[in-house]
Amino acid sequence: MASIKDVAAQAGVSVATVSRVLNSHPSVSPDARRRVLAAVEALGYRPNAVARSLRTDQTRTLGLVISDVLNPYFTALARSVEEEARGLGYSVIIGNADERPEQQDHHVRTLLDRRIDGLLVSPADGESPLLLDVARTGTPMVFVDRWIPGVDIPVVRADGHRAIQDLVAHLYALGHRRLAIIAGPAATTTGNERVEAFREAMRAHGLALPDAYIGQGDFQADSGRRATERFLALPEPPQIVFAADNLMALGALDAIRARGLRVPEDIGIAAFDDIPWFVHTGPPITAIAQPTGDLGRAAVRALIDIVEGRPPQSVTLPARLVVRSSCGERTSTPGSNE
Amino acid sequence: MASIKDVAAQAGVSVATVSRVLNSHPSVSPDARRRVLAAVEALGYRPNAVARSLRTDQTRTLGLVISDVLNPYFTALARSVEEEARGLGYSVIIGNADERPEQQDHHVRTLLDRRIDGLLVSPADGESPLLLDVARTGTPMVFVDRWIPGVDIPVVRADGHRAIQDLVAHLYALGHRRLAIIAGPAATTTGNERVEAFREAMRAHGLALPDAYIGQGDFQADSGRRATERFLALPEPPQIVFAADNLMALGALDAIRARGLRVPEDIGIAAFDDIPWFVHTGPPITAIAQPTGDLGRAAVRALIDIVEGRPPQSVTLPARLVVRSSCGERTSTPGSNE
DNA sequence: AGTAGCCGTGGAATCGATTACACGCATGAT
DNA sequence: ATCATGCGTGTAATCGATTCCACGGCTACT
Repeated sequence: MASIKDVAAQAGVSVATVSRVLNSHPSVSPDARRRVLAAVEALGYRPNAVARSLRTDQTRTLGLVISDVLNPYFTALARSVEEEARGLGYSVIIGNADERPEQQDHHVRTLLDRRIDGLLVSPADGESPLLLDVARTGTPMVFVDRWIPGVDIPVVRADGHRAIQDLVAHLYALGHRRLAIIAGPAATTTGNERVEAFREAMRAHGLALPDAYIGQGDFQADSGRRATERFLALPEPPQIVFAADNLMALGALDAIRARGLRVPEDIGIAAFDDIPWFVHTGPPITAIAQPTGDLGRAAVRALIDIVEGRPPQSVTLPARLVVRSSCGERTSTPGSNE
Repeated sequence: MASIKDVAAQAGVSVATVSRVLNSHPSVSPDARRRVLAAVEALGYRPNAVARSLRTDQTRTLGLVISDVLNPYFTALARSVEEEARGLGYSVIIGNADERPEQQDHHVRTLLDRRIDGLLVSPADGESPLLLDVARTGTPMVFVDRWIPGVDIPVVRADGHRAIQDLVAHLYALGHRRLAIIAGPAATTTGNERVEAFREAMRAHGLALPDAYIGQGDFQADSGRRATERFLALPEPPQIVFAADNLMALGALDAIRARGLRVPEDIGIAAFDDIPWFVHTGPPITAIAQPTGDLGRAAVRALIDIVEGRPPQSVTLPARLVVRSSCGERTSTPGSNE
């Protein structure tokens, strides 16, 4: 592969001049520029990003560590992150933590070894001294979706309070009183927050949230299945199961079907996170949609603000309720999307 | 951030010795090794991968360019690729082409600029002189899922012939005779191949595949919707719509619902590519499952074989039919998964 | 005419690693 | 005692870029 020396030789100039042409430095004669460009073309020369990064101490690369690539919510997020970053001249390396702290740490370490310019993290459940350390050392960093409390790092996330209030009001209006929730891991901020908002919204309607109606999940389908089985085994099972993420909702659906029950006639389902497939499930699932695209874009902009020395900003965007037919809604066109 | 010089100073040795310790070179005294390790620990030193790559001319990074991250088939593939690569000590940078050749080329170029050790590509529809060029220059490269005919590059893919035969036999046994297919882009190998296998399997049962029963799709949901609308408008619509990928099947489902028709009573659906959500759709969709995990692993191994100078091997793995209930099957437990 | 200043250019240092080569010292064979 | 061998170590070249500094030549001003 041709290097800058080859180009210099071919163009009959020094490497310094080649570099200047490539970085559009003003003081290069038109003639030299022409010869360099011709040589670049002739040799099919492409600058070595590795060498450039070593010298300039910047890679124009962002790291994104997410908790589960197979979760459509995170793929959508990853996609918008990459898109925005590309638009701003950055590349993105994605690390999949699979909800495992050690794997998360592995990716963080690898990304740091590669000297990425900034890190976008949606921290997995569990302690991570490493992450705290990285934050302290001043590596540009932004939390997306989930965050670690007590650390001074900008957070870009969706606020579900209002949407959860809307959901509870919607369920209440449909006549449902016994509402259960499948929570996320206690250690994740999103996990706790959603339960609290749910509890509060129920209280506003004079409803209690008994412990038996709080299932412990881990954001994976299987945990949703197990929690739901436990609900169904109760002497008085809930009328609605609200899952704190999309995968657990699918698990809940499985558990209900396995029992031979029907949704929504026997029991209703709602979910946090809306995904395209919820339109096609039987029945289409009522869900709370996060503005994934905006979230990803805002996160990238906040991170690049830090990288380029501007003051960063935490961003909170509202989520919104999308009513379908999994909670006993009477709709004329079931499964209609917006 | 501490560099190898700082470690050397702290340990009272030269950088060469530090490097030897870090690369477990044999001739280092136990004493020096101990001091270096202590210094590394004390400084929290991590080798700069950028500098190392510049010197050794290898990044221990693989590039993966896929056509659509939002497609669960490709996310599953990406996940297994990353997993296998990580196990072998490589990182993976994923580029999402979004089925757009120019975006694919952008990623290929960026990855090459970063001097990745090898490239895994599932080429998007359309010409890409760049890709051909890269192949010629000897960059280690392997095609996954799709490939470009006439180029001497190993291909790792699933063979759907047998599964498609099974599918057609299954449909025939259920009494269906008018079978339609929504094809992928003509320029993709997977697109053509699936249509041809389908046509052949039908012929084996004495059935014809009229042109009106071949819809042109682009592997996106919307095209599946449009193709299906056209089928439904036919004087004699098909009894089954077979989509050449999962997204188009979802589009087909939409179109059928929008017409107020029921699946499978009025018209049946089958799909190439099985995804977890097909269990939860209404009704669960009969599909052809690819061994995604094996595909990803085999692709990584083939690529690393090239990278490390071993003779690579093309791999073809069989896909298999997963019967559910979207084609009028009478099942006792609809939606059961395996 | 002499000099100050600017412009285009090249030489060389630098980033942080790896590694070929040389050197000093101890050991063992002769 | 002498010399070959080998081990542990350090010096310095190298990878491919960027960029500071200096230099030569030209213009323009006094």
